[in-house]
Amino acid sequence: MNTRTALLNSAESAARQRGYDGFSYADLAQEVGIRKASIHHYFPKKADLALELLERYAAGFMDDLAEIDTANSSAADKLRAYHTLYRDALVDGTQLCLCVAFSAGRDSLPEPVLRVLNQFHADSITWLTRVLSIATDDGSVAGLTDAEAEAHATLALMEGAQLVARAADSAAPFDRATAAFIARLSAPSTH
Amino acid sequence: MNTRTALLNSAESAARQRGYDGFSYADLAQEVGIRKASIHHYFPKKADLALELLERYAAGFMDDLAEIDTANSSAADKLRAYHTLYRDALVDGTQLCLCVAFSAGRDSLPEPVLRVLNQFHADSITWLTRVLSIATDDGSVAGLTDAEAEAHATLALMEGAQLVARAADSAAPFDRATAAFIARLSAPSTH
DNA sequence: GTCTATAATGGGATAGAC
DNA sequence: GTCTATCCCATTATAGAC
Repeated sequence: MNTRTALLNSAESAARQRGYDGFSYADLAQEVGIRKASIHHYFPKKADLALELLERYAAGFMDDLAEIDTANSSAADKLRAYHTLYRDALVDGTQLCLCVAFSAGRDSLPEPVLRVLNQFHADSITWLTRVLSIATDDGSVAGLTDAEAEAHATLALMEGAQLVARAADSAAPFDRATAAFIARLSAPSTH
Repeated sequence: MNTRTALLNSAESAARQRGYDGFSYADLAQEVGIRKASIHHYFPKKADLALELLERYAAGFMDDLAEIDTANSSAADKLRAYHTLYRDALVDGTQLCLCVAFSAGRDSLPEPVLRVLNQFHADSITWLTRVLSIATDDGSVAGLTDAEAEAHATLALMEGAQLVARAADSAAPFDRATAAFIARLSAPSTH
């Protein structure tokens, strides 16, 4: 793997564990095995690193959503897969979605990073609203009336469930917090 | 106001804006109008300050919950008041609940602070489960079947809604994310 | 209880050799 | 592309005078 990618990978896991303020070039240098001055060759400022990090993360997430769309035909299946995305990102309560990790410390974020963060939220709402609109029509989510309101609620639920789990350093609170949401989804399609 | 309280107040608003890693003794010194060395007279280590800060916050929050219980008779009214607590804590998207602000950067927190944080979550779940159990019986929350599962979901929803709002530096996302929850509550009692 | 002074550490960042 | 060496600054924390 090239050094640039290794640095981004190391920065991602550090940022998802400890936030933007919580990791340093010294941490990355140790993990990747170069001196911290060398990192500036790839990312002159920490702001450059943070921007590329979040852009890569958001793009990967949107790719995942597109793949969920093609791999699942029913709205309920898509929403289950969306839930799994957040569940897996938690690992064992040791890591957050990068956007959750960055949101809390928003005041330290460079302005371009903040823009990508809010775009991520906007894109998530667009995707959720579309899927939940389908669910409103086909009845595959129990008690669903307002797709857009539920889209905002679902995003907040996933992010909040991750946060509570992170505080406990365990995935269990995430599962408890999202159980009622999963229970509303109609049975998985079997073909 | 005594200096100790002024320091706690200043630290609280700073921590709720920028997290545990995001505020320093220098910030507090400037706001309170003493030198930063003098802060160590009240709080020898930053860990001491953080612990007292969160203990005070959690105690105040539990007092608020007790007051909500006495001031509201119906479960729906109590849940509306609970929602208002989180809504007001947001200010205009500039401040988080202290527990939300601390959760993201949990790795920097001293261990005693972490214990208070998890106790806060446990106490919140206890309160929500009790209120939602009443609602299960009197039917004042639409589509409610499992009180404990909904308690965990409600806590995650409030915390996540705050986080999304904080990212946007605006209260609007909080209102959008919680609208569906509020819509499930039966009409306010009028006496 | 508050101050000045200072230590000790770690952060982001740069210059210039190789 | 990576290194050593260095700078400047902010941070938490302590010692000791007033």
